[in-house]
Amino acid sequence: MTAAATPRTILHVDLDAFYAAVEVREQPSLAGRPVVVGADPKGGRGRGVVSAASYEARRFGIHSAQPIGRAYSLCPDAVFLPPRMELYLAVSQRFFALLERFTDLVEPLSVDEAFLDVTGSERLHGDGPTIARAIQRAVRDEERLSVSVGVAPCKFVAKIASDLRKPAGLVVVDGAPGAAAAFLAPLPLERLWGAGPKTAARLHQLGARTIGDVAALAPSHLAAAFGGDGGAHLQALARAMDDRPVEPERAAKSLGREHTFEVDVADRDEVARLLLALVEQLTARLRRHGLAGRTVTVKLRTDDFETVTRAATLESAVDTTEALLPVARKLLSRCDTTRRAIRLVGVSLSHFGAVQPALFEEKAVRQGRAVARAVDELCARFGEGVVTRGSLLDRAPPGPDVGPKPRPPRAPPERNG
DNA sequence: TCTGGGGTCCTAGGACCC
DNA sequence: TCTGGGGTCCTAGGACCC
Repeated sequence: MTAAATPRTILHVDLDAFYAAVEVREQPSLAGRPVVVGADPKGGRGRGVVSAASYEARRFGIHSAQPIGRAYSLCPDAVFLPPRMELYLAVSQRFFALLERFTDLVEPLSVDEAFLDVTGSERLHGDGPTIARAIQRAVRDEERLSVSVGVAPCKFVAKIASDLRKPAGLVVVDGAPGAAAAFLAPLPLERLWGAGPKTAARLHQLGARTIGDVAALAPSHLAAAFGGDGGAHLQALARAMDDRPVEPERAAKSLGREHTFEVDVADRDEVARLLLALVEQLTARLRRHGLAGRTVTVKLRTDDFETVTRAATLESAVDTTEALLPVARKLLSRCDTTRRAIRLVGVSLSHFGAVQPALFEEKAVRQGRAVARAVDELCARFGEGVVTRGSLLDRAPPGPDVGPKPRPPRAPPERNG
């Protein structure tokens, strides 16, 4: 990774406490109160995590990805709300439409954050900081939400900058040579993108504490700890050398559904029933996005939190329950988890490509696609859940299947073939 | 205080082909 | 006959991000 040949102006835009902020906006009486969006705390015994916490809730030590029981014990009086994904996704889509007024080069990172390359729009809209302030103003006026922005010569530095003065922060890093590296140097290395707990611990063992320390480490030491590529990548980021382009059209590479039982389950039939429900939801989503895939992966997590996956790659891409389920069932039987209770079941599909022409398909698979089309049509007309397989009726389906993401998977990818 | 659900990317080893 | 190196595809697991 080398420095970009031409100077760029990259923005990282990040909605503050997104889900919680939307809930407060919808229910003004919540303003000023600690608001936690996530799993049902169930008086402290709930299973699941915090999805978003308002800044008032954060003062109690509550943060996203925290077990919900922990959040409850930190602040039992907080307002605990279940996520309303359809609502957030609608807001998210307007947010991205707003960003696209400033440049075509908008790369969504999730529902609530994006990279923008505004290098080419500065003549029209003003320089980076001017555009950043205009975005903050527009999001505040039109959506009544607050947003933090980082302006920098590359993606990674912009991302760090936007995070530094939340909420409603604006941090600008000069594009002059060396300025970005100097900006990063004093920050704790935990802020490096890709340096989670394991990587941070190993960097500490090498004597590093700050990003500047990582930038100065002997490449041979880094390579010994992380491999040649991994070490070089870390050090390049630490030196603010990041020429990755802003990519608006990144095609999805996999699609999956998973669910954690309320209580761990030893009954294999119950595991199999959940697998069927997940496969149904997954294939419906695949067809909605016009995707079909060749590699099926089944995932089990046991009560001791060990995760086991089994995968199989088919000759041709599939998108129906009839084609996918037998494979998923076989993979499930190959998961060596006997005598342990199951906590989570998941299924995903990757290796996207075109569905093979029906010429040589088995009759059952052809019929399966016809049934699927009919079901899809009914769901589109009358809403999700109007048609359900008989074998699914004896149990509640896991969670709502959320609709399309702001970055919906596009046509089958061709990258790397 | 036990740890969701959606993803991406990387690594290592084995099979297989040239 | 033996050795071997490179490339690609696949699987399983793991780290990480929001």
